[in-house]
Amino acid sequence: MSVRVRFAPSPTGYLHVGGARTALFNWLFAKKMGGTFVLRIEDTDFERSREEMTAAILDGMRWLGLSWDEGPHYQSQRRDRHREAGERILKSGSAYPCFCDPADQKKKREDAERSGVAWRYDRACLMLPAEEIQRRLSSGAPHALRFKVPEGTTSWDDRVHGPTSFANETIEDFILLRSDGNPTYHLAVVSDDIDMRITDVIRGDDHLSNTPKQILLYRALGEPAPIFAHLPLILGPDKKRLSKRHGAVAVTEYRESGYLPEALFNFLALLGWSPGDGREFLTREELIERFSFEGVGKKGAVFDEQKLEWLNSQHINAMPVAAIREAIRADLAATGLWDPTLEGERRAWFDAVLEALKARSRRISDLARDSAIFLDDRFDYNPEAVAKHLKDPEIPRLMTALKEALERTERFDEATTEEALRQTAESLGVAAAKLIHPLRVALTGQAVSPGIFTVLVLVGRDRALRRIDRLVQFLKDSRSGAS
RNA sequence: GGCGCUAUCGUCUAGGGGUUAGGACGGGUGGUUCUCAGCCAUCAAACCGGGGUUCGAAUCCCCGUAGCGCUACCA
Repeated sequence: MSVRVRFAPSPTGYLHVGGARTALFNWLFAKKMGGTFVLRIEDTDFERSREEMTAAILDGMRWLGLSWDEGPHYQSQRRDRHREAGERILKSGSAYPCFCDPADQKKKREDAERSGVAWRYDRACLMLPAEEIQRRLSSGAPHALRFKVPEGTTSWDDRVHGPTSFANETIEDFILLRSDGNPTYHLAVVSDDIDMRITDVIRGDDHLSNTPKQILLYRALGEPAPIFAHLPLILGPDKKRLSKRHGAVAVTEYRESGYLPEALFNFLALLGWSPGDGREFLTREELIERFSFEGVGKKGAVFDEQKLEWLNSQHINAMPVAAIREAIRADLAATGLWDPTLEGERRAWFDAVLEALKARSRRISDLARDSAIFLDDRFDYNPEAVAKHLKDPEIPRLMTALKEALERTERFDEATTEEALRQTAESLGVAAAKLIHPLRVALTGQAVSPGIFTVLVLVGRDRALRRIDRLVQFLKDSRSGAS
């Protein structure tokens, strides 16, 4: 039988890293097994579900490349099937109507909790005589449908945790259908998973204690239970489950912060899973090829953004410049620096700029920022760079000499410009660094940049000379202004 | 409170009876060099505690402890 898995988020929030990781493992397993990945939106909580959240979740999944083969199905549209399932359980004798007042139940529960006693539903309505039930039913008394948890033990062989079991006496008779006729989570999930022929349920550890309830429902419905795999949770730096406070932000925020989807994908796959051979940088294809539940750990894993950033830098480096160009286009457009010629007649030049920048970039946003000085002459001089490298009163004279030398070179490539600079330094009787540092400020406004001759060539002779002039002028102005 | 899950460097992890307990991120130091990044080299850094079993336990078992999760007519 071919594998069918599903990701079933509820649209009460964005797709955060926890959800994304669950989706990702489902996706990997489906790909690995040549199975089907079903997407189901669990929007039965009409109080909290919001339509725009569904859109946001789909957006997040698309960005990460978590394509689904089927759906999205909407759970809210399947109420009739859920009710039918509930009726079937009732008919089979595994459920009973409960007339207890919810407010009343809640109070009892709270009282019990306050006095430190475990509370479980007391089965008051299970004890009701048949004729009393009939009487109440025909009088139209509001009632919910409760599952009658059988005696015994419920166990399963979890793909991650191995044999796991729960004593049924620790499970209370939970509600299947609310008094308004709407299904609760467990019924809806099991009913849907049966209808959608899900073979493997891969979800977070937080569902571990829900599993026996659901297995009991499969049994009551006379259906075989799927195989379960419970993934360890992703934790915040405080080792608690991710919250809005830290990390549980929309995955698309990582896009906004300059992360590549393949880097986040790679990172998330490594959170709680290891290929076992020590490799960390893995492409989607390599991940599919290597994925197996053998390598899935049981321990919650702390989300370490520094490692994500490192992986991002690795992916940036492995990326062809053409792809990088695509990736930074939006950022450049946002600052008005994007120009169609960058992928037209100036493409080769711009790709060389990106090539020079990519090894030193950890985020896509770094590339956009650092390429600005190649695209626009109107940059400011960084005050720290000025203070560090432009103090010497000799600099205007040195720069003027350098400019003259650079004007005269026959060609303008890295080798000739370097030779020109070093010869100039020698004839002036100063160290090459005396020219290099001010030149860097002249060309970039910064104290740090790629290799100076690389920058020089990429900026080009004309603009480089103008930038040197501008620096000399700047120094003149600031000196006369100061005195 | 009850039930459950988990436990190797700060973090992600490998290893599953005999290892100098390995790798990666991050940190330190040094090298390359025009700066930064990168790259290379190098250092520090861990088997939760206690009992068993065993010639031998980080590894298997038990008991603690701690952390986390679940405990709704939420999902």
